[in-house]
Amino acid sequence: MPTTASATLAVSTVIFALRPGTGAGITGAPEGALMTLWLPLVRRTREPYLDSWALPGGWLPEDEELATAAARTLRETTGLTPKYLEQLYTFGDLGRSPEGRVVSVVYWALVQSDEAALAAVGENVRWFPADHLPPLAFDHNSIVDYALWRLRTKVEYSRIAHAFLGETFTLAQLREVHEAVLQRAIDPANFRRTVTASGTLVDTGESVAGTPHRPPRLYRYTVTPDTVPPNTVPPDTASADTVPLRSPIPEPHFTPGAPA
Amino acid sequence: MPTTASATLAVSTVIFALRPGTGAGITGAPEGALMTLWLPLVRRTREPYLDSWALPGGWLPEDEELATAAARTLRETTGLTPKYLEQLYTFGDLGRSPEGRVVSVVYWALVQSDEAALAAVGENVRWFPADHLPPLAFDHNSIVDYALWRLRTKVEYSRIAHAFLGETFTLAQLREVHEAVLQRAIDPANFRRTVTASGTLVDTGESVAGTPHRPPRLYRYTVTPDTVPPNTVPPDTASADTVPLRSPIPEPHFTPGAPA
DNA sequence: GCAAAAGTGTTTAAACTACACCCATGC
DNA sequence: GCATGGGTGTAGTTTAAACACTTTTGC
Repeated sequence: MPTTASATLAVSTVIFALRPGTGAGITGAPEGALMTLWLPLVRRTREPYLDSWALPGGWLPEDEELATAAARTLRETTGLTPKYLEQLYTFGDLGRSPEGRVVSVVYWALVQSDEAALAAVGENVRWFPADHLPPLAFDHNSIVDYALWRLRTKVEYSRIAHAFLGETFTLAQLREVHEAVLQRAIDPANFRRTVTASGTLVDTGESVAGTPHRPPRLYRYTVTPDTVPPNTVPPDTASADTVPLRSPIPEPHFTPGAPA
Repeated sequence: MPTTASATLAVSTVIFALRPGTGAGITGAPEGALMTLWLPLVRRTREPYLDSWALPGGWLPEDEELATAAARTLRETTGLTPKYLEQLYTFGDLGRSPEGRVVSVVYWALVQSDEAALAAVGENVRWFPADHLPPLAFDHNSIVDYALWRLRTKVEYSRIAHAFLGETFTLAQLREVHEAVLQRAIDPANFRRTVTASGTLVDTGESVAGTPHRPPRLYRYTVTPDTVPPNTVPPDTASADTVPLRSPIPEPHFTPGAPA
């Protein structure tokens, strides 16, 4: 063990959910959009940054796994259970917190849309549109930007969009998720081909009745193909949700800025 | 600050360099290969894992930046100065170290080939072929595997290969780096087109004389185009070396296993 | 039958691969 | 001149985008 004092370890999480995109009061929010990305923030009840909005998180207990601590603090503060959880980055700049050195291992999570609707909301917990946040505590604005970038690049080559949906879903629903995340229209025909050709979908044979038009088929994701080479994926990334959609792709760029 | 005890913070680095690929004594090493990936390891002088080989690193001082600590411990133990340094992942499993909870923020680094040749080597520092390592201390084998995977995916869409070379270089040299990292032959003609079309190279006008054949031209990398959106890349990734070679790509998979 | 979304087919362009071929130098 | 790697040209294949068209339901 070390002979000199070290920094304090914290764990925080950026949680994303899709909700009806009413730009309620937020300038610049797309009014007619169907779904947009939202995330829950908690109001700080202590200094520093008292009363500011911040990412849910907490100190890391000595006997708890990193991902477990992320899931726990997330549940305790917002009542949410993530369907997808992955380590994002570790922020440890000296100036992050005005009160001593804090190193934050940050995770990002996706929760199902229907669960997000039931999430605890109160004086100290509120949902915000991911693209129009107020100034947050510490360097949390930068962290959210990075998480957003990661989500948007990752939907294109993995099947994490699944985490926003239930067990079965229509191709239109899956496409809506992609469109909401990427903020652009996607050709339904080409999307269908791409996603079916990936071999990750299975036709359940069932359809959704009651629509004012042709009933769409329901699909399900294939179980983990285990085609991913063992010992070749980081801990929390190694789930079925990370099977490549198109081709195994690499990691891009990003640069937060401030501390916390 | 927290009321309960937290884990201890450490910083480690996986350092890669290209060296002549003599499979000296290592079974399975490609004998005729020109260049292969090597990395320096340090022998542990303390329990746990006394006398085992491990990644260079150390405890994080309270008043030092994460990346700075990585570069410092790297310099102190191996005498190397990295030309590229980026955060890899934070490993914090409960069982990583037999003596208390240790959370390691791991970086990966690239050093120039000529500098690697001058690196300090002794009883407690030795170079190993990256693909044929002995059992290392803690979970360091898994960490190296992850770093290797990250390097190999990232050379294909960024220009980090640059970090293995000097200021100017021939296309053949750049291609050799790619071939060594990816472990496969690359068509010289197509490689030339791809890399010149990316717009990241500048013809210096000079050539290398003294070769027993047509003298190759020398190239240089363009300065940072600043085309990368601000506040959209993680701290250490936001260098000129991460400008997309082909297209901005995302992040794949990997999964270490054991602790350390 | 009509509107609307599901689902199929075709056309075009761009990107990548393979490989034939010419160029410039030292010996 | 001749061997060798530097450098250019080009045809074949694959991938993806754009868009016209057919199908199936509720009303």
